[in-house]
Amino acid sequence: METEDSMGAEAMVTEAPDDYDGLRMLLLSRRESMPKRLKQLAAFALEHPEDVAFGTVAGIAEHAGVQPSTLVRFAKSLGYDGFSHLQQIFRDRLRERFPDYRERLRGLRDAGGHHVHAVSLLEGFTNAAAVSLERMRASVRPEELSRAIETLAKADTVYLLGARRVFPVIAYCAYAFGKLGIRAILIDHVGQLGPEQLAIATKRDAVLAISFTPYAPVTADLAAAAAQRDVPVVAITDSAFSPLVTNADVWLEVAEADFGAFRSLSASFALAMALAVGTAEKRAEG
Amino acid sequence: METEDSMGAEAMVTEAPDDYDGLRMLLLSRRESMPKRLKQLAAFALEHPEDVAFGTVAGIAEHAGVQPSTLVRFAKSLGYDGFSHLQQIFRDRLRERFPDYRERLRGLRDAGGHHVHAVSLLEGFTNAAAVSLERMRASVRPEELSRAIETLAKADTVYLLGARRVFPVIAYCAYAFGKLGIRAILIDHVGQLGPEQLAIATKRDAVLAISFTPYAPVTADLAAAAAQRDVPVVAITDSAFSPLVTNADVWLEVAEADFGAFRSLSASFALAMALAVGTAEKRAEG
DNA sequence: TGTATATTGGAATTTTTATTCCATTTTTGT
DNA sequence: ACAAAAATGGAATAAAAATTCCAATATACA
Repeated sequence: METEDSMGAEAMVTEAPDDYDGLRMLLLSRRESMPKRLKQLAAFALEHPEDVAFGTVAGIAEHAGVQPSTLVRFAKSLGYDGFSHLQQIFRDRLRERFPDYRERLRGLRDAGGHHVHAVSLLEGFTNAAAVSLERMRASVRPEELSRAIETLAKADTVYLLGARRVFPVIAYCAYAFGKLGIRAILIDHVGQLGPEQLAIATKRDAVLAISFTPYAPVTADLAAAAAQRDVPVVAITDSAFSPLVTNADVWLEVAEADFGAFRSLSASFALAMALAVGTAEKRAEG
Repeated sequence: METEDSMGAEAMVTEAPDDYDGLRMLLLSRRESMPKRLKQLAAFALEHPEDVAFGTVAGIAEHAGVQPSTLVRFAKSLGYDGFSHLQQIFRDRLRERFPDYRERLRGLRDAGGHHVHAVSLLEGFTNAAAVSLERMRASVRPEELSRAIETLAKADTVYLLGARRVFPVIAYCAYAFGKLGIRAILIDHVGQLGPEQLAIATKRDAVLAISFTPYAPVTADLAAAAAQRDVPVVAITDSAFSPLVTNADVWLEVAEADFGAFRSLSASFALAMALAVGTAEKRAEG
């Protein structure tokens, strides 16, 4: 029989939590003292619990960028018999979780917590986002989407135009286009230099403009100026009455839902990302 | 090579649904015409889908009161390669609770449109967003959310910190806080002036920092510098191993789902908005 | 800087799990 | 009730997966 001494590095302590929360806690507390690969695995496990629940040792190892044996070591270092034992914890968690979120709220309220309000705000925004996504799903016209992608794919450089509320979306486009190797310029209008930033656009480029009510005048103005010079304009906006529509070669409608005074941006983001990736793929295929 | 004749009883039809709903339907429609043991299994599978998702052939067989081989036969009679293939359907269902978009896609494809690909990209991103939202719903800890709001509400000025991928979120925070009458400063790090922009923060202010893998070093560095000077730090990040966690007074975890190479930001946005509005309300009430 | 110790990668091995095959039983059609 | 076909049980086999082990590498410590 094995003595404690003989167990060496794989030795474990008395822990080995039998539920996910406990495991999570343990991982958190050990985080600092873990060696590189084990820490890497811990991070992976907490980020992708579902992959751990369903995957095989080999699959997970590849995904997480470690060796299969590391998974077993990881499990043992936490006090489990082996990987399979650890995996059980992740599976159990998935089994039991389908408590409706209404349930959650009610539970909180009953417990008399004063955190209810914070959570209900979050639920509100979450819900607005989900509604927006669902709406877009139903309303986007496939051929317009294709045309928008074609327009962007033909462009030499894409100029990104969006202000105020939708600036985040256009800023993200700058990130995504860059990642995808598509030349894109974010018109941030610093120092009111928007017109100058856009001045170099030619008809071989394209403008991607976003604007929702209340339409920021800069966006419409700059888009109009570009269109004037025959630069193709792709617009994302929230109604046919938007000032962008007049100057756009293709336009896509997105109606975001709101909660309180704030509108979601989820659908716009999803659409922007689809445009970006679609453009990259179209270019790749010729 | 096997001929159709030789396949005998194990022969299959052209079906083999690739999602749970389709499978369910198939099972229901076949119910009458199935032999005893297979019917028994069909009933068991619909009653205990989770057992089927997680169990082994031997385990499930025992549970359902049949032989292991019957499970394989069952799967094949439905058109799958074997039990493992069938089990995949049950696992997928548990992974993401939004398998319906596949359905939509299939519909489009059947209709023969050549805009399918564009739409499927959009569906992919939409789906990732919805999954992210749903996950956050299940994982956010109410008391942490409350604490984050309290911290921000006590602050004189909120400094907003976020780079690269998450810059859009923090940019939106700047917009929202401003609208709500909360003094907030966006650390945009123009000209590498981040440290100077943050230098004026005191312990009576607060930092709201966001960072996801791969963590942009600036964000962690600036947050650490602030924490050093006792400025309270509220962090939004994607794992307990984030460098932000060490320096944060309160941190909230958000695990965004991805599609292709891009991660959603929907959950982060919803959370940021809840923080902003929650902060404003907390201030209003006292 | 050199040595002891801990960590890691990867192939070899063992264990578990799915699948196949065939003899036996049950059902179906006449 | 009989023959033919289908279904079933269960052992044998094949495939896949987890685990172990050891050499190579990295890290910590003196």
